[in-house]
Amino acid sequence: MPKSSAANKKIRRLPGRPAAGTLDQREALLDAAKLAFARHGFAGASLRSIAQDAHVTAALASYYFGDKAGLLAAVVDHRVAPLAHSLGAALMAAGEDPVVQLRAFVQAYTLTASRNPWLPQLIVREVLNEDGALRETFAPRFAGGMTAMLRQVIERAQRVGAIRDDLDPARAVMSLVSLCIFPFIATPLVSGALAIEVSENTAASLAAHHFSLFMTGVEDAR
Amino acid sequence: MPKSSAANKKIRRLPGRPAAGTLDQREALLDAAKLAFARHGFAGASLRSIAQDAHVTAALASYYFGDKAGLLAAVVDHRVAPLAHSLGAALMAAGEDPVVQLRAFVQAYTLTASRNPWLPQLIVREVLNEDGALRETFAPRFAGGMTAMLRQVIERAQRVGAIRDDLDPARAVMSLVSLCIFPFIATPLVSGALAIEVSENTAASLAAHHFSLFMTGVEDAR
DNA sequence: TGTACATCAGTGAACGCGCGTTCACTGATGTAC
DNA sequence: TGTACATCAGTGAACGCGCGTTCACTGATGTAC
Repeated sequence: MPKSSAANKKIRRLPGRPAAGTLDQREALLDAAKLAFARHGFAGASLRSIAQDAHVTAALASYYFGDKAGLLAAVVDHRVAPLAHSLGAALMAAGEDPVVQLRAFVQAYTLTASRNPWLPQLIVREVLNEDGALRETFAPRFAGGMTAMLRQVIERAQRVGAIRDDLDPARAVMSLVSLCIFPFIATPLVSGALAIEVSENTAASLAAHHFSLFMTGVEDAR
Repeated sequence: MPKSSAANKKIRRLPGRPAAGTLDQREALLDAAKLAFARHGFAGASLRSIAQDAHVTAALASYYFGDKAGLLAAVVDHRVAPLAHSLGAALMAAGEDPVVQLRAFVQAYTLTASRNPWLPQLIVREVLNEDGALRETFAPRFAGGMTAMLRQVIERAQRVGAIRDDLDPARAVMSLVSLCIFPFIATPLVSGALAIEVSENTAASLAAHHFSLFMTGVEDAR
C-alpha cells in the first residue's frame, strides 16, 4: 500500500492520475508565467522556475501548452486578451462624447494597470523584442485595434472642436498612450527616484493627472 | 612559412599576437553588445552572437571584460554614460530660464534618441528587469541625477509662475519623461499601427510636439 | 453492489543543445645585446 | 644592423551547467458488466 511519506521535505504529488478538480494547475501555470515573463522577459524566465512557482512539474508546461512559446501565447489569450477587451469595452460604454470617452479610457487603463502591473511590463518587453513572438501576435491583435479606436475618438474630438485640429491625431494618440503606460514600466524610477506612489489607491488621482495634462495640452483654445 | 589560406570561406585571424593598431576590436564588441542587449535583452543576447557581429572570438569578450555582466557594465560606462552626461550638459548650457532649459532638454534628448534608438531600449529593458544588473547600477547613477535636475528646473518654473504650482513636480517630471521616452521604445506600435516616422529628420518636429503638449498642459493660466 | 479494466492526467529521469567561462597554447611584437 | 628571446594579445577547444523538450511509465478515475 503506497503511503505518502511525511518524512519528505517537499510536498509532492504521487505518480498516477491525480484526483479530479485539481485542474487549476493550468491556471497556476498561466499566472506564474505571466509574472515571470513580465519580470525576467521571455528568454530570462525558465520553465523550471515558472513550474516551481506554480507548484507543478516543468514537464506539465510542455504537456499543456506544447512548448514555451505556446505558454506565452496562452498567457496572451487567457490573461492579456480579457483585460485588453475590457479596456475597449470601457471606451465604448462611455457614450458619444469623445472627451468623456478619453477620460473613461484613461481611468480604466490606469486602474487595470495598477491592479495588474505585470500587464504593461509584459507587453512592453515582448513588443520591444525584435524576435519576440508577441511582436507579430500582439501588435496587430490588440495594439492595432486599440490605437485605431483612440485615433477615431481623437479625430471626433477635433471635429467637435474639443481638440486643436492642427494636431496630428496619430501623435496625439502616441502622447496619450505614453503618459498612461510609461509610469508603470519605469517603476524603479517612478517609485524610486521620484518617490511617486503608483498603486490602486492612487490610480484615480494619477488618471486625473494624465487626463488633465493631456486635455489641457491638447485642447482647442479658440 | 605560415600562409593565410585564401581557400577558407571565413576570413579569420591567425593565432598568435596580432599586428598592432587592431585594438578597436574592443570598440566593436561594445557596439555589437549595446545593439544586442537593446534588441534581445541581457539574457537573450549570447556572447557568441555578439562576438560574431563584432567579427571577434567569444573568448575575447571574457578576456576584455571579465564576464558577460562586465560587458554590460562597460557598455554603460562607454556608450550610455557619455550620452547621459551630454543630456545633462545640454540642460545646463541652456541658461537660467527654466522653460528654455526644459525645451533644450526635450530637444537634446529627442535628437540623441533618434540617433541612438538602442539607448532608450537598453535602459528600459534593463531597468525593467527585477534582477537586472543595471537596476542597481543605472538608476542611481543616471536616472536619479537626471530626474533630480528636471525636478529642480520644474520647481523653479513653478516659482517663476510658468507652471501651475498646484501640480506635483515629481508627477510633472514623470509625465515629461513619459512623453519623451515612450515613442522610442514602442517602435512597432508607433511606426507600425500609428505610422509615425521617428527618425533624425523628424526629431525636431517631435521634440516641438512633446514640449508644446507638455508646456500647454502644465502652464499657469492665471 | 462488486470487480476488472481501459483511459489518460501527470511524472521523473534522461536527452541533446547552446550557453558563459576557462586555459594551455600560439606566434608577431618589442627589447636587449 | 642582426639575432635571441621574453612578452602578451588573442585563440580554439573543451568544460560543466541549466535549458527546453521527450517519453516510457504510473495509478486514480470512470465505465462496463
